[in-house]
Amino acid sequence: MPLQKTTKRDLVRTCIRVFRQQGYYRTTMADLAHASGLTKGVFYHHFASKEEIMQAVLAESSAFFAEKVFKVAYAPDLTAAQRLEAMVAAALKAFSSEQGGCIFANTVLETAHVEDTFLDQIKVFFADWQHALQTIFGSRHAAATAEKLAIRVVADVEGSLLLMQLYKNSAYLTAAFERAKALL
Amino acid sequence: MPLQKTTKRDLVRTCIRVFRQQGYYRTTMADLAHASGLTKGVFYHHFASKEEIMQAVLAESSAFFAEKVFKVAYAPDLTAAQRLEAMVAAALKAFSSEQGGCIFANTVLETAHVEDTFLDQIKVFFADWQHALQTIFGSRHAAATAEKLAIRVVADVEGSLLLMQLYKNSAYLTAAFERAKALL
DNA sequence: GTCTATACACAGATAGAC
DNA sequence: GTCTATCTGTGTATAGAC
Repeated sequence: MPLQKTTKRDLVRTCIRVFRQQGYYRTTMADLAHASGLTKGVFYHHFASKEEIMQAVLAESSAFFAEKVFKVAYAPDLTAAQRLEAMVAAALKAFSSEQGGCIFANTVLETAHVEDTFLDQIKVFFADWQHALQTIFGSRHAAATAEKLAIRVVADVEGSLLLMQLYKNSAYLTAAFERAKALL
Repeated sequence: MPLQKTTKRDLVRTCIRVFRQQGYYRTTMADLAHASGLTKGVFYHHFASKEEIMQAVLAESSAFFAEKVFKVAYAPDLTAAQRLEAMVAAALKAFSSEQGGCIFANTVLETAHVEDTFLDQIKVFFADWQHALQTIFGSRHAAATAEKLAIRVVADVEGSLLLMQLYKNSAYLTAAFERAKALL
């Protein structure tokens, strides 16, 4: 399969950016087309619907976090502190500022009381995140404590992402990660 | 001015419910009309646009929180612990479960990267909230510490509201308020 | 103050040429 | 694989009768 100028994956990457910033309902097929420099027809050639695009977007985002952020939590040759430090750095970069915060959080608040379509996939992301933190905290705390700490860090970071976007100031996010490191 | 079947304020109260659950962009004028048992025309008789309705919704919600939730933080005849306890109880009720979480948080994540229209009004809500917490924590901590604790509680509660709605389990929210009480 | 009817733009989605 | 053209529904908003 040689000649295909635009791969499905390229399209998805572009859509991640747009959905993250504009949200699911507000984003139109024309927006997605314009952002990729193509036409609506191209998207309907690859996907059956806008909903299917969003599913692909969430799957790709989950895979990104699993590979680039959460994975370091399980590095066998690092101490717990080193693993947390590395994960914080990666997460900070992934959630960074003007790109639209956390697409999973955004989509939960936007859709949770309208439709269940995306919730299961979003739960996978949060379960992965919580498990990664739990593993790190588990090396210095009892299992039950580690779980509570993990949930607390997830909540704190997500709330701080909100404040970061409201005040357009990334200091809220870095402060949350500092609090997380203090918990270890 | 005797005969007016539906007051502007009645309409706004209904709209709060709908916007909280469905979000700003997803909610249509027809949704608002249906929820109040009236027609679209009635809304355009009272408001110039959907945007103006949302402004009224945010103003009314801010006033509600100021009066019913944040006010107890300044009760002169209560101890800090009692004030925090009372505020937590009121906040728990206001944010409760299936009603759609926090309309201010929802609106920030939905609109922050699309338009600045509502951000200033939303900042008032968060400033009020933070100030109320800061006042309570200030009775037992230094001013700088109290401010940090207040921001931390706001972030933790907002993040927990997200998890509550994702998992449809209010235990996440009550846990956040327990952590807040432990900080005093 | 509330209604019906409607203007006008744009949404998601499909068809078919190249 | 990409395009243009188009269908159909629905969105915000307005006009005007009652």
